Amino acid sequence: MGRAPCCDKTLVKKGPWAPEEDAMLKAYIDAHGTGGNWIALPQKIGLRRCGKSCRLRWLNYLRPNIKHGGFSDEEDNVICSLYISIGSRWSVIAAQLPGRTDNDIKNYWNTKLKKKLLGRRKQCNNIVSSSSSSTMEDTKDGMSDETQRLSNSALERLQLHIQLQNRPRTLNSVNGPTAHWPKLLHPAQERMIRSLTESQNDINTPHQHKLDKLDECIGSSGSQIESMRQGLEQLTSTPSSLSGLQLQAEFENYMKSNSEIIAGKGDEERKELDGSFWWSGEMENKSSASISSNSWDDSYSVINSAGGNLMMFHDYGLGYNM
DNA sequence: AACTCGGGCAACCGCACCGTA
DNA sequence: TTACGGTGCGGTTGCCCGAGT
Repeated sequence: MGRAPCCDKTLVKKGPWAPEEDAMLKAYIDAHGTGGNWIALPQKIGLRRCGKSCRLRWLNYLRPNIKHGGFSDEEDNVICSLYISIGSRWSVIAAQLPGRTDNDIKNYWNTKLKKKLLGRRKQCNNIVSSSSSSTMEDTKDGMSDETQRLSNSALERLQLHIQLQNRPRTLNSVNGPTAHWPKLLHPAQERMIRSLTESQNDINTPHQHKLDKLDECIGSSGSQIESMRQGLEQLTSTPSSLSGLQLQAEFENYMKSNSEIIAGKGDEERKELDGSFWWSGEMENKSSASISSNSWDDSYSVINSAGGNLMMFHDYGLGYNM
């Protein structure tokens, strides 16, 4: 049994908002606030709109201090870094960019930033996506759509990360190509770059050997994630009899099956791992608890923050010059 | 000038989560 | 404990507009 709709869809207006509707909504909220009940709000105002629609309109367009378009390079950096770290959690990303909405960032990412960053990576992507004919087979083999979706997301993030690490530094970087990195990158990231460079020379590694190598990596040290990334890069960057999606799935499985290894590490080492590539649960809790998409308090923004976990994240996560 | 196409963006949809009775 | 309503969120859709032909 599905839940009851929040409003009568036949009675509410849909589509673009008229200036009069905007004015009515803004005037009411300015005077009375939302009253903590969006569903009842349109009735109070006399708007023929769904409460959810009112909320969206307010949050994404009418509320004060909203910025539209014109993303700065610094904002690009934040979006990119956070996307790599946490994926498409736009509300969390938006919370780090005062004045920006999750919808705005999502649209910006999907229409511009992703193309800008991954455009040059097309060739590599094709290795993965060229197996589109095998997509159905993958599904039939038991790999769920959800797994595929997650894999694509994870792979995209890894590709993005790898590409950005290999990107030349900005032109005004006078101290050499890695001048910024010691401050901005986690040592594990540096090691990964080196290992990737080496692994890319090894184009003839048989697939099983690559998996074996991945196994070795995972069991060997506290740099499991780094090693798994290395393994993934090997898997996806070299010819193989397996489809790209299968490779991604294998990587995801590795990630899942070894999450316990990571979870079992001591706090210090786990922090090291979390701080390098993956969103620290501690930080996420703090961030989520203190920031919501309808809060534009910038006191916790990455750009403006100093100290604590956010700085740890800043140190290790925001290492890209766009 | 007319048409097509693609990009950008606002808005909608449906699901998950959370608080409360 | 459970059902229900409100809210938040991410994915998707569809419209608008400008560029290209």
